[in-house]
Amino acid sequence: MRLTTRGRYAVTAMLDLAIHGDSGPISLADISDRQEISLSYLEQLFAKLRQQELVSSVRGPGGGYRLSRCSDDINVAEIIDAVNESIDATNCSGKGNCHKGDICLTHHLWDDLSRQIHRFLSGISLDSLVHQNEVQLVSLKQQDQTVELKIGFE
Amino acid sequence: MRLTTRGRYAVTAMLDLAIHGDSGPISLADISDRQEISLSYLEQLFAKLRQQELVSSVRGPGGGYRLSRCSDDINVAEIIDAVNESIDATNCSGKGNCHKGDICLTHHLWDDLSRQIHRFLSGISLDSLVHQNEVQLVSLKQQDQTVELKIGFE
DNA sequence: ATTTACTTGACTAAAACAGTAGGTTTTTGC
DNA sequence: GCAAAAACCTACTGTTTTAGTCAAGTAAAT
Repeated sequence: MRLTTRGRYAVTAMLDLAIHGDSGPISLADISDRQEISLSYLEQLFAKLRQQELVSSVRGPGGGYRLSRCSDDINVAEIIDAVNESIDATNCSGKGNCHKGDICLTHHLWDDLSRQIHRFLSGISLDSLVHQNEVQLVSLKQQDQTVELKIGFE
Repeated sequence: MRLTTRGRYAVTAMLDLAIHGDSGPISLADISDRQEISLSYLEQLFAKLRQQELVSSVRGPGGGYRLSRCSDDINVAEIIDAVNESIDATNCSGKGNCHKGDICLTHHLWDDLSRQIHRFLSGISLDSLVHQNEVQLVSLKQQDQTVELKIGFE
């Protein structure tokens, strides 16, 4: 099992979409600026998110990405799954052949842990993340910083 | 965050100790045979487990390792910690400086997840693992296989 | 004294991660 | 029609981690 920058980036980017996506598609360049994630890397992640039909794309100028479904119908577990980060903690991918074709001493432990994590993450929707007070504050700060940045460059 | 073979090996080996360690120290060679873990790799893991005082060693013929504490006083979380597998899911190691010195949009999500995992794993003692029915069965099977193996070699 | 077993450190192949680079298509507005 | 903006695609790269090997030691018990 691993949970690294990739899964975190994917969830952060999807959350950015959920927050700013009301008025039309959002370009990856915008997300890249706001969340400080490399544009090329975002492109790779969104290719997978699109394959899993979590987002849909609009090409051409003014284009970008939008959520395929309502933000309260997308949970964190499926986002992490989509970018190929397994949240399975067993060695045998749950197959139960971890020790000489049979289960190993600790199989049930990792199996239980995987279930716990999955239950936790699949219970959290993008929408619920948006409505956390803290996130709203952080999001506001990020907008302020963007404004300051633009003024700074002018 | 990562949870890989290393952490699983460490817990499995410690569980093997808890099961077979009643009648004196257990050599790593025995654990290596029973659990099919490379001896040299076990040596590295046990160096760390000893540093964290989870096991103590007895040198010389008939020597090996034993648990430093009672098996109901050792939990899975500290074993995984001991072999350097962090169960922190945040990008900032919990510091909260993940986005331009402030917290990122998803900081609380990963922080909560980390807490959940830690609570789960620290609530499970070696002793409770030993007393799971399944583990006892698996353990018995492993002993049978060892016997068969020895007979096969004779 | 010798055997057994733990200790330590250097080294390695393979994989994954995070990111880079460069190109192609599609669409829009002028 | 053209230029720009954006998605889309593919290949490459440096770094880190993993899992493991190898070899030379040290300590203790019989």
